[in-house]
Amino acid sequence: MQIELKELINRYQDAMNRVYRNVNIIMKDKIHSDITTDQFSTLQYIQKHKQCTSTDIAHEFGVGKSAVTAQINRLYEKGLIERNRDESDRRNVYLHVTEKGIELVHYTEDEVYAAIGKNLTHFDDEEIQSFIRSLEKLASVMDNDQRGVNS
Amino acid sequence: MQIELKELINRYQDAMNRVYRNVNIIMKDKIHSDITTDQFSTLQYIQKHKQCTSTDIAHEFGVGKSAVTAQINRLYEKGLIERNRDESDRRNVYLHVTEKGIELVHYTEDEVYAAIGKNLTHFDDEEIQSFIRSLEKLASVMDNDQRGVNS
DNA sequence: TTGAATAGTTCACCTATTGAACTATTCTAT
DNA sequence: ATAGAATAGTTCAATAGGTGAACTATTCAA
Repeated sequence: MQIELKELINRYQDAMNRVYRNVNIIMKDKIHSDITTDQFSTLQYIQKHKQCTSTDIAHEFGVGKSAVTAQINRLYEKGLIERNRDESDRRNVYLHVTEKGIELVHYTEDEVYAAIGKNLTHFDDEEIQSFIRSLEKLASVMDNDQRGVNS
Repeated sequence: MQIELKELINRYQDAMNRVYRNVNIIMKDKIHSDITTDQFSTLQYIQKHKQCTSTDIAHEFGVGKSAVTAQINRLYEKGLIERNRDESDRRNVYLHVTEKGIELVHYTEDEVYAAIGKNLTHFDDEEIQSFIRSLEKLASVMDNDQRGVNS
């Protein structure tokens, strides 16, 4: 039982690394403006979550607040996001993507999704659905487990 | 069709990020000596691939050779790996893990696998098997696709 | 109204990565 | 046999990304 588990996790880890590396290669290839894949991921998150804060991003990506400040500064200097201080609670700074940033996200998403989509033509609909369902279940189980540890 | 694809990839991306973040949290928690998760991943790769070279590692992780040199130096300074120059082709430097390194990898793997294994108890055998098979298929498809692009 | 909590920034320091220039070695084609 | 292409690895300067502690500003709570 233990040996089988180790074997399964090894296979999982191998395959996951290969997928992760390939997605990264695709993204590096498609993001042609002067931003990194990390910066794009942050920008994409801000675009998907209106009125989000630095603390939200720190939680989402599992990094400290000071790392987010630095990341946000880089995006700000490139004119891709703006900061809005909340006037009813002046501690909060809400982030939003500028027009320039929205264009960049949409354009890049189209390119990346097309490239990944090409890979998915090898799968039938049912296989994709059940794969993603399992992945989402795994994510939920892990999220709950971590929340349990920290509380 | 296009809209469904985008929706699927969004779900995939969300779930993947959550899993990735949680695995990272588990690893940070279990790797208690003074090494990072990146360093552990490299060490684990060297341990699994006897006589591997810097170039192998660069390909595996999708980074430049100079990044690997730096990484290897950090592991070397901690006494976890050693370098062996190939006497029949003196361009090659084979890497191997020291006793200290092997102990570290085994100990940490046990801890990490136990933590991840706990999450997998929510899945039945068939679901895990088919999930990993799909993941491996996706990895293969992507590997072939990339190889096609570069050739 | 004082002290705790929260949100964000700054700072010093470290890790990770890039890309170009470099050394050393081996292969290959004439 | 040898000139030059190819390969393996390193060094270096620059940048991105990360930590953790100390800090400012603001709001909450007893």
